Amino acid sequence: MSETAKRPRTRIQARNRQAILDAGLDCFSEAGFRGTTLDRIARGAGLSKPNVLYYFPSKDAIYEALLERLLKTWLDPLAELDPGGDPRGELLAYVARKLEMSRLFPRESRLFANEILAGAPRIGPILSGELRALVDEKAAVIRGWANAGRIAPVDPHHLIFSIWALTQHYADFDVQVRAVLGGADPFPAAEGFLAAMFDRALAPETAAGAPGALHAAGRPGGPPGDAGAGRSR
Amino acid sequence: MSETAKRPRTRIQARNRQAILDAGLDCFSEAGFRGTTLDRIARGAGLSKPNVLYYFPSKDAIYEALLERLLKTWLDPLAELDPGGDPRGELLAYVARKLEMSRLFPRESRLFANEILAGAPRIGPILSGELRALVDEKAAVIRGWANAGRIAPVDPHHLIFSIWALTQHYADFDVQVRAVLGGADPFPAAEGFLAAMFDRALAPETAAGAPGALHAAGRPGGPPGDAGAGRSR
DNA sequence: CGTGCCTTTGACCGCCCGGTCAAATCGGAA
DNA sequence: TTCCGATTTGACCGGGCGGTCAAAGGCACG
Repeated sequence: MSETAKRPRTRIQARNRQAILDAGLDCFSEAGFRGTTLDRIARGAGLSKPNVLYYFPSKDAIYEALLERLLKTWLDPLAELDPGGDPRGELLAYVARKLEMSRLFPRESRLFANEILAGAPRIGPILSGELRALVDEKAAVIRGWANAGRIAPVDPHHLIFSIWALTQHYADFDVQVRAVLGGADPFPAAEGFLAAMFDRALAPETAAGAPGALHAAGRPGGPPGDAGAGRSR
Repeated sequence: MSETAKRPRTRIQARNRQAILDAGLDCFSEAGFRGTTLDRIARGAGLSKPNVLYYFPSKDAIYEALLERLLKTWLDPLAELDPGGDPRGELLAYVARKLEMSRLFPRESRLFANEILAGAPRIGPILSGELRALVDEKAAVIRGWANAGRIAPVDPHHLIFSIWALTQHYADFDVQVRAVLGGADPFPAAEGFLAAMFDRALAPETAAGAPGALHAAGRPGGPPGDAGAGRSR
């Protein structure tokens, strides 16, 4: 298979394909698949509609190319959760990674949200396949940590859901968050808030006699911006 | 103002207007405004397209009727937060109310999510007006609780965001949640998880000299801010 | 048995949708 | 300069879009 049809052969192909995907991401993430038109994508990419169809065979193809590219990077942060690491440090680092993704790739997050809201017509099988397997695997790790008393005894699946919900909220509901905050950038404060929130939620039950080494004490090489509890904007 | 043009004069009007709003909620919450067609709403309501336009002047009118009706009930749970009540009890009850809304009105939640994802073209002013005012008011209450040491010193705005994010997630991402859980109903477990999560996150800092007596101290016997706040199911 | 109003609908309008196609244009290697 | 493939586009297609309209049905009153 020597560089078959797919990958860009020329500079101009690379540039235009990228422009189309970029404009498509803008549109799909805002209006969903059905609410997006080829004309809008074409205008956003600075191309004519037939020219867009020259690079992608259909609107579906653009959408699926975006989804495929998205899924690869979307599962990575969870996959990086290290069963051998420090439990709270690993989980807080995962929170930090996910929040960073919301900050850097809000359109991707909204694209994903739109797909789910629409009933996941295209990625449904992946959710109950790859994603479920990955989550179950990591949930087992977390349950092990909880059973060993290294973190609080929380439901691992719902803990993961809570991390997704809290971090993606800052991307998906960005407009609302900024409206309520009066336009301020929510991310700096969010980082501290989430670190403090999960740090408290995960602090292990200190059974009788356990040391007073409570959550706020110096943690190992934790994620950036830890212990920034209670920050206000 | 004696029953002017708006409200249903006849039984048949009440029934059909309701059927249209119901079908519209189905469509808009799934595909957003742009992705929804009048034909689909009409089919869902069991009416012909012109008949739908007999009850509502336009597609916009249906959408805005739904948004208006939604906003009334959407802000209520937060407005009910009682500054005079027990801090943790009040906040946990708010969490429970919001989760209950996700369980009972998932379509409304998804409609709202779609509107925000699209950039809040219609409710933007309300977000930075009424909603912001309400949130600021309640944030001040929460800040007062924190300053008085009655709850942990958390950023009040982000605390409210976290409640929205965590509760609405179970409605907006229902498909994903159920796919990962293998189809099980997530709400029973979510209720307990969120109660525990916020109970821990809000537990006040124990004063300096009591390292061992941290937040989770009296848990087994039932803490003052009881976990089952609000609803049993 | 009208009669008048509420309700319903088939036909239609102009426009935009996703997509096709043949022809025109471009641009680099020989 | 010539040439050939890569690129671009105007014109077009069938169908679906939001919305209109006149006319037809239904239905509770006198």
